[in-house]
Amino acid sequence: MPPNKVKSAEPSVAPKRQHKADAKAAAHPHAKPRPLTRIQREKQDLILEAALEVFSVHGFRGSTIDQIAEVAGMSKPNLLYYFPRKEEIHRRLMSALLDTWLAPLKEMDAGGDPFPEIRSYIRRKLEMARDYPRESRLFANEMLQGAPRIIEMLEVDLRNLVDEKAQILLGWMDQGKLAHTDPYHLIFSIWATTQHYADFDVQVRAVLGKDRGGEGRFEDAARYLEQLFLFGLTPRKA
Amino acid sequence: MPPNKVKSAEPSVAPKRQHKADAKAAAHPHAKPRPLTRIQREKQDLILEAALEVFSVHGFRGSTIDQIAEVAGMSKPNLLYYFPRKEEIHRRLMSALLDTWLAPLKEMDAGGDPFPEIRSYIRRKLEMARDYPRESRLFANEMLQGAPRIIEMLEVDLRNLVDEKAQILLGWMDQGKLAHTDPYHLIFSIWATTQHYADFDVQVRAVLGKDRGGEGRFEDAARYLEQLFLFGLTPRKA
DNA sequence: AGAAATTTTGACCAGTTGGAAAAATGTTAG
DNA sequence: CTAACATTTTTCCAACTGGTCAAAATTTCT
Repeated sequence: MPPNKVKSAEPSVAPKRQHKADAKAAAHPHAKPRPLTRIQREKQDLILEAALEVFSVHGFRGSTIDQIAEVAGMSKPNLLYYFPRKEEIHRRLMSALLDTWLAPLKEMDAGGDPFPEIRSYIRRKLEMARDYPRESRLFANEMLQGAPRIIEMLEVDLRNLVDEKAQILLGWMDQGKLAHTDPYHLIFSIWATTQHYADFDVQVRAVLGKDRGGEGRFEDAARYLEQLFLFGLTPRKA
Repeated sequence: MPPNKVKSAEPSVAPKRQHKADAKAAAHPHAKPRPLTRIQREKQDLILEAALEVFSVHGFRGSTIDQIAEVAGMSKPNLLYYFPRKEEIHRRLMSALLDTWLAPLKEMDAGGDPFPEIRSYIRRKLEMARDYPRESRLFANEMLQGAPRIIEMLEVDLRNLVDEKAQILLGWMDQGKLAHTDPYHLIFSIWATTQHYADFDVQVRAVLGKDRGGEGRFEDAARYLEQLFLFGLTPRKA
């Protein structure tokens, strides 16, 4: 019984040929890897920008190197000269992304008071959804697929960060400065409500319509979220 | 200059051959389209189930007919006998989905009181995220791609429904039964916070860890969200 | 049972996709 | 200027993809 074609999602990873730069670097592991030329930096940035555009919409499997190359305005082999494999591009995007993405949470300061801190955290996240929607969607796409390429980072870096901030929130709660509730789900709810405006942008626009769906929607969202997180929906007597 | 290969994402839609069943139906437009046989219903359901599994993870472009066929346990040509094109499967999934998806909101009743209504709306949505996470992800995937296949439904059906419910919310606000705030963003925030537990499930699990990440997370979420939407995070004096 | 209809299979196809190889064309330090 | 290096283009390929088709196997109906 000959071994039938084995079905695998990704093509088998036969160690093929090395990229020139890689080969060079590998030859002298301790040699400083020759700083990138101006062109290299420019083109890599161009490619990453194009890849962000494509990956953020179609996900990893749904995106093709050709598409990315076209958006970047270069030929596919040329693109492959800078990033010898599709995965490489995606990895670069993701690791750059995670840093940016967690930065706002890192800023939450135990020394501050809970409401100003939470309020400006929400604001920063909402600004990111407004100003970097593609990054948000790239991240969302990875999540939907089960985060195969960043799962460890989530389980280590993200988890530690959230644990740390959850402690801060618990501290505030114990001081009676913040309602006593689940700090993890509190953080989830901030992520969810803010990223929604990037990831589900089409839906938000469709529902709000042309008139209310303009750029003002982010300010409306900010006002609403502030109310929600501060007081909830219970009416207060003026 | 001969016309170069024109680049198009989807293959050109030359009207090829019709599916047998379709052809038959087309021949007698008024004949009742012969109820599906038992096998047809079973196999179609099998395929749709498999397609949901695959599409919800990889999106439309990232999923292949082969994958779906394999999950459904049948050969690709056999699958294509029931659904002559990939798009057809996706369309069927999406239209079935939208109904289910909006059902909870439809139930929100102007005759009720705001808090019980909102509270049970949140609960229903959270149950859907728990019990139908694949459907939620399928929907999210479509959103991330700009909802190309359901944009009109969003702009008509969804929009009308939300408009209607926003009116109800406004009514409650005017009666002083609900804090005066933006009803559209209120609805968005319910969608966002509940669907988050399906769409970002990996992340939620990664952050909560093995111990706190079990099924109990949905009850914790429900409790937290109730607090959030009712009172926000301001501490109340017991 | 036997004819008719339905379902399944295997072989096949054209276009796409990720990637390799090598030749051709810049660019730059000496 | 020219050798060494960096960049780009052309050509090519094997695997994958959506889909077709005719024949074979099976089920249903009379």
